[in-house]
Amino acid sequence: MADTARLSASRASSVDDDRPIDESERSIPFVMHEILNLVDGAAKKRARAYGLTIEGVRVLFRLMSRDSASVKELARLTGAEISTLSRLLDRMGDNGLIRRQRDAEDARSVQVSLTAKGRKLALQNQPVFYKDYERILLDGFASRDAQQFRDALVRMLRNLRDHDLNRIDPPQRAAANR
Amino acid sequence: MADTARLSASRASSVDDDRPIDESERSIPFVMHEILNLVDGAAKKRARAYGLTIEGVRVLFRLMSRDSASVKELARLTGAEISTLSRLLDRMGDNGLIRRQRDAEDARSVQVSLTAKGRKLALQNQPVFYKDYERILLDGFASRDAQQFRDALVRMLRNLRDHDLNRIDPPQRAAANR
DNA sequence: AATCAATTGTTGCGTTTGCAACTAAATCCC
DNA sequence: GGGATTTAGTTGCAAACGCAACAATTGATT
Repeated sequence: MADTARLSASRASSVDDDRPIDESERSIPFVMHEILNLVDGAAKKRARAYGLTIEGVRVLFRLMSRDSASVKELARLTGAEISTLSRLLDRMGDNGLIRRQRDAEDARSVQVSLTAKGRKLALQNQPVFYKDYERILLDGFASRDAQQFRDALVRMLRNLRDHDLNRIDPPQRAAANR
Repeated sequence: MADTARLSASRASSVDDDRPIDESERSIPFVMHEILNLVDGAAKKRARAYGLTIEGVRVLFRLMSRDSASVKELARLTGAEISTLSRLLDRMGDNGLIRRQRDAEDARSVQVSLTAKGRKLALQNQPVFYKDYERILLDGFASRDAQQFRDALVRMLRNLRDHDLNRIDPPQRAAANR
């Protein structure tokens, strides 16, 4: 486990290794993925102890501040597919964590809400998911820097929603494709 | 589609839009997940056009700057399970993108490297994954802010590696209930 | 050198996911 | 009103994933 030797140098401002910087180590999505992977890895274990997947946890927390949301809204909020959610909600329903109810005004839609049990579970775990993990992430950050970072994240989210990535992605503009 | 207006979109029915910010919308891992989901959603489509999963793309890029890496190193770099990688590498090998070779010095280890075809594919897609996506993410950022953001990300990664999240996760320090 | 422990990778198996086909309800439009 | 179109959600099916069991190799202890 010579793992510690990897990202060796550690200075606050510019991060440099002895080896030429690998672009994939600097790319924002790649690094984010790496971070999230570590956090989610831990989160999954915790979720599993309650018979949930990590997506289940996301649903739980999203619902906590919302009373109810349609499956579609949950899909947008959590990033999961609707079909994935449909079955996830089955399981969560079986576990008595959520409740589904067809929307009276639009019978296509299904409103999802937390049961008392679900709410309790969410509250119980909130500190770990929100405080403990963040405390570690932000270790050594000035509170001003932390704030800036949060703002930057939110701005990125807005940027993504405005720009529609798919415009540059699936299309055939790939000159080199052949 | 036209989901541009933040989270406060004029949705009909039961979602309170001007309610105080929901903690899960401010939590760093949650927001990161949302960002990554949008980026990866687009990336997946592109990857699929080449018969790859998004994890395959990550492997591709990680290998590009490295000549070779063991399966275990790739697991750490990409965040995937070793068993997942093992089969992913099977497929990528079938597609002629990578090559596997048992390490001479340690016969337990397998060194993975790109073939010419794999390298070409990586180079071809690099601009989209590194430049195009980042350009959108960083739209409106001063270059100094972008730099700070990158540094913050890398520092978080270091924090995670130092702190070992699992210490607070699977244990039984939870309050009541079980 | 012989046994025990630890590490690396592969495989088996059950779960979860994503895409596509489908149903049901609302909306459009003539 | 009545048919075509769109939208929300569910389900079938195959791909992908995670965990656990396993084999192979190395290292440690004696």
